[in-house]
Amino acid sequence: MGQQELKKPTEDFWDKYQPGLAIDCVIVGYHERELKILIMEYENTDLYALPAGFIEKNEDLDTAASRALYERTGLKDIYLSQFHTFGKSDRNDTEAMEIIMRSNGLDFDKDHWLLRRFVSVGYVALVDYKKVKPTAGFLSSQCSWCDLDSIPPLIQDHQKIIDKAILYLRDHVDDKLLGANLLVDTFTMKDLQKLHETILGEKLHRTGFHRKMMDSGHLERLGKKKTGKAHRSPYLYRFSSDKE
Amino acid sequence: MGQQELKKPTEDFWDKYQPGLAIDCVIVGYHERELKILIMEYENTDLYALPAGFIEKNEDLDTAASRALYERTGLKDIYLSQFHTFGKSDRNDTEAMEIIMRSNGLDFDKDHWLLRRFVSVGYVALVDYKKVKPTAGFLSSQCSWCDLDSIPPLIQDHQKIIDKAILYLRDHVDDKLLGANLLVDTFTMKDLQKLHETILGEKLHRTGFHRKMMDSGHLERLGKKKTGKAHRSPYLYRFSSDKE
DNA sequence: ACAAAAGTGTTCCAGGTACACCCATGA
DNA sequence: TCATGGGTGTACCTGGAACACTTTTGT
Repeated sequence: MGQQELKKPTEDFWDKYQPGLAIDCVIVGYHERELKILIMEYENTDLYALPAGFIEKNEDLDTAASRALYERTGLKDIYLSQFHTFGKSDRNDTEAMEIIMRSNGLDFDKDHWLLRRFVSVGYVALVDYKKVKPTAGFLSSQCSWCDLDSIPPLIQDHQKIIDKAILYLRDHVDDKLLGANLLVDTFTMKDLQKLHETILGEKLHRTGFHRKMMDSGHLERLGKKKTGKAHRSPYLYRFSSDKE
Repeated sequence: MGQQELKKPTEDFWDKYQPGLAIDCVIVGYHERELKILIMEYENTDLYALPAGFIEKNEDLDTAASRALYERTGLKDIYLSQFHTFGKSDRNDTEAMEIIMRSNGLDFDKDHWLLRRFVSVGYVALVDYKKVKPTAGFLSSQCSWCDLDSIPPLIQDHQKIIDKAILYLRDHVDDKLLGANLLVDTFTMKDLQKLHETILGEKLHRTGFHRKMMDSGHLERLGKKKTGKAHRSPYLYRFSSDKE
């Protein structure tokens, strides 16, 4: 999306996309034992929303999601998974959208599809917090991380979309190497346990967790970590990428 | 949908719906130890497809799916679950659609949205085979049950949609009372076991299955069945509808 | 040496599998 | 009464939870 289009989309711009359909991305990162979600702020409006994307007329849905993710984070080839499609007829928020338009100097027909009902396909992405360069985009001034438990009020049903995404994550936390997308290259067993606890929202038993992770066969133990702490220093681990 | 519209939709008719978006229903029944899928045949074309539906402009996605199901089966309030949204850009089948149009005496602009790219939301429904009155609908001449393992070639990616629906079913077969939607009111333990084996595509151990079902607490045992067979007659069971 | 945290071994229990046995029924 | 299949009891296995114990490290 070029700068020109970003500032003042022409009619041509809108013709490039599937009308009435959008993608909403729940982009999850992990930092200091908190899950973080990438949230957009619209220019001069105090309105917040999930990163969204439109689908080009000849573009696969999954590709459109990857593209939206890339535009906000600069990342490619990471965990990205469709989890639900949101289609309540009253889920659009015409008022908010008009405010956003006005504050961007845009002036649409009242019946432009952007102001009407939307169906939105939800995707979850798991990303390495440190590798992300949050980048604002179309109509928005800000793109930044929010703690999962202190998300500002969002437009439309975006909070529900986040809730459903987190439930989806919980159901899939034991999937092969899911954690690999949220942690840096090497980590201690405690780091990994805290991540799982954060996603699941409950304490796990240390030794059982340890064994389960080791038994999964996806972890590789490296040399010991040198901490400055007054106790035994933990091993470092990384996810082994056996292609088996 | 009135008869008039059914035969010769006007422009008004198309304006009622969300363009570019559809619902595809995988309607699953169970009869004689086979899973059955409801398949539509288009008038005079030898083209087969899943029952589909459009979404009215002010209609919830879930409501549109219920409506599509009701129109094909006459059933309401049954298990119906969204499982995936299909959005490959090349998944439409313009050629087939044009044949269908022609054979119905319809003549659209080449760029009518019906001939272009579609995104389709997949729903699975589980229904009592015997209660269904398959009913043909818009553009179609036939609506009838097919054995899951002898489905004719379908248009678009409908076979993939079915495959994904069956995988979804397998993952959820242990959900509370799922089988209740596929079996008649009362059944033997063997009936239930065969159903599970059919969905899972594998043999289960008789005694373990028995215990697991009884332990689940959702089954209620009735009086014995009188069979004409030369051996012990089995109990009849039904799903108990404890609301807890 | 001591406290604190990491790693490992052992026990216990639940759920699932396998198998043996009993029961009911009509030929 | 026998063959057949339904129902139940029991032994076993596996994976997870709980707990004890050992190892390592800086104070």
